[in-house]
Amino acid sequence: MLRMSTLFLRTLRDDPSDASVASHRLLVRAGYVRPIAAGIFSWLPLGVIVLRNVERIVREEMDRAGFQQVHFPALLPKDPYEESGRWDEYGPTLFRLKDRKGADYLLGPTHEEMFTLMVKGEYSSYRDLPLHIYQIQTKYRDEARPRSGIIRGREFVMKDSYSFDLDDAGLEVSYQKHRLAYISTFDRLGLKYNIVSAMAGAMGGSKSEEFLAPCPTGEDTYVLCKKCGYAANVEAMTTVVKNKDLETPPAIEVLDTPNTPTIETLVEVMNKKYNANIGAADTLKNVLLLADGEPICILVPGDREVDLKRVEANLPGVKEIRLFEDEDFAKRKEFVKGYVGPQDAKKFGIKLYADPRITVGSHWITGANIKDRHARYVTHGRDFQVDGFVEAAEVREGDACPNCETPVVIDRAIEIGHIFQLGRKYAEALKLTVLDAAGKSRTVTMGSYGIGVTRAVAAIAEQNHDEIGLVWPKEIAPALVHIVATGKDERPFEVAESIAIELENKGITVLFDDRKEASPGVKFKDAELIGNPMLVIVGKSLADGNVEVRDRKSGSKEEVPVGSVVSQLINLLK
RNA sequence: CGGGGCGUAGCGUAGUGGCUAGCGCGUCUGCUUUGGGAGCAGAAGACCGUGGGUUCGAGUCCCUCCGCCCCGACCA
Repeated sequence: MLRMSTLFLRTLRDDPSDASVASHRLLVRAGYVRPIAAGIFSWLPLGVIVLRNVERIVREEMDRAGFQQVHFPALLPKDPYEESGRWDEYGPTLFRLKDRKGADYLLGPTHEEMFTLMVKGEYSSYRDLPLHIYQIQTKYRDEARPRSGIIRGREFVMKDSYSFDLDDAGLEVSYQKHRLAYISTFDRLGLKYNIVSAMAGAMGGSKSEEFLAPCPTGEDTYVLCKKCGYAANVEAMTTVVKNKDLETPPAIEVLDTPNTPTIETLVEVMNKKYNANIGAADTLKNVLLLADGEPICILVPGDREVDLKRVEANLPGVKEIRLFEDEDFAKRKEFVKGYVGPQDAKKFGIKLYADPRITVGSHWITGANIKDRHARYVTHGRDFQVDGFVEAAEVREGDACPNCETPVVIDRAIEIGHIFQLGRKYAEALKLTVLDAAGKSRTVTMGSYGIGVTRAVAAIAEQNHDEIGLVWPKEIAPALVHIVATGKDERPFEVAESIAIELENKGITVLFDDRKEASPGVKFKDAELIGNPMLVIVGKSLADGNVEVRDRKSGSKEEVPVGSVVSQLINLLK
């Protein structure tokens, strides 16, 4: 039993000034956590209980699925990460340190290497597979910008698991097993979430899904169709293409369009000078990018921006892209900033990638590759050919759902879990092979699955609070029942204590506010702030042999005879 | 890393270049009070983030660095 009189806890009357999101604000105010440095927190007793509860549920569900727990150090030598290439790839996000001898170490940001090497060290036959192992470990990432309190810290607890299979079919089975285990985990955690496809299937690449907990302070945006349930990461959203311009357009016509470096000015001049009656959507925007140093051109309708994240996610094999800058234009004089068009791409030796909306046969008003001039009737397939289609244009609320064409909504969420088919990247780099039935050496294929444990605490807090405090789901709360004794006499305290003891004997956890010196108001405020599911008040109505039972979430109150309160609570908490 | 904001007691804050840095909450002592963050009296608690400068005089003005928060870039 937790007792407020001795609990190491100090609640704050005011919101901490540097906390803006609800979970951060309330977890600090209610005394669950304390900030130590940017993105680094200490956990106080109540916080530890909540964190352990989340951990326990995650562990129970992993174990139930037959996965086995292991534990790696957080402090790791450089070698495995050098071998996998991530010592260099990870960049400044990796916390690096040296020991007294000057040898390089790191604080693990994620443990693919260690899992791979551990399996390599123990297993060598296909008959040992499939294998699923997991750990719950503190991870370290020197984020460029930690934010939103617990949601994105530099130190955080994560459950990460890995599956090892001989072939793709096995990997798919392992993936589905994990997917089901995640569904039961997040259901038990009391989280609302959507399972969102995280990579465009059409473009190949590994299968990957994210578990997103919707909430306004989330930092991930995703697309949701309220009719058919389609949900996708913005990067993975696919475009429904409508054919336009079915009739054959006239030949290209080059027009004088002085001072029209932007779509907006172009539309204005076209309409005023040429009575064109067009909108931004009738123009073609040509955005020059450097993809791993090579210039490419992305075509999107003029009314849409290019979403660089979508381009990057959908251009296979490209590691880094960035926009052309003034100095790049200076080097390549053939590209006239503000007047770029696709019709000379071959001549310029540049690759074209078109958003799917730029259908073959469609014609556009676009740059003439000459300053102050634009061209119209520039037709895809006749006047230019593209090297490929790529999902490039920004996704907007109201765009058509790829399944049912209903307008989609765009929502924000916290990524609480991620499952994906890793493939052979690490197995290859670290040479994890087994002998198959024919005695031939085969590289193992892996799946990687993560749950942000500390982040889940924050997400639960985000989804379960009101103006006055936290409202924990049953399995997460520090205690199921919060008992407040009021009044000056001994009797309410004695009655409250006996109720508490009886509840604990029945397996119901209790936080008993047994403070004599605190006023009733203080106790009520603290109870609401801390947010246990049920509140029992022993005081005034004791004269009639009653106590008050309140539901934190609904706010409903009920007078219950002392004798039946325990059985009533057991009922309510079922 | 770019842009913005902010560093004054445990928390929230006030402080035209001029006395001993003020207030609320919390903490401690005593009395009083017990169904909505009680009342009275008293007390402790501050290197005003750091270093430098301007000035007769700096919490206040200037510069450096550090830290924190927000937006963006970034983020298995």
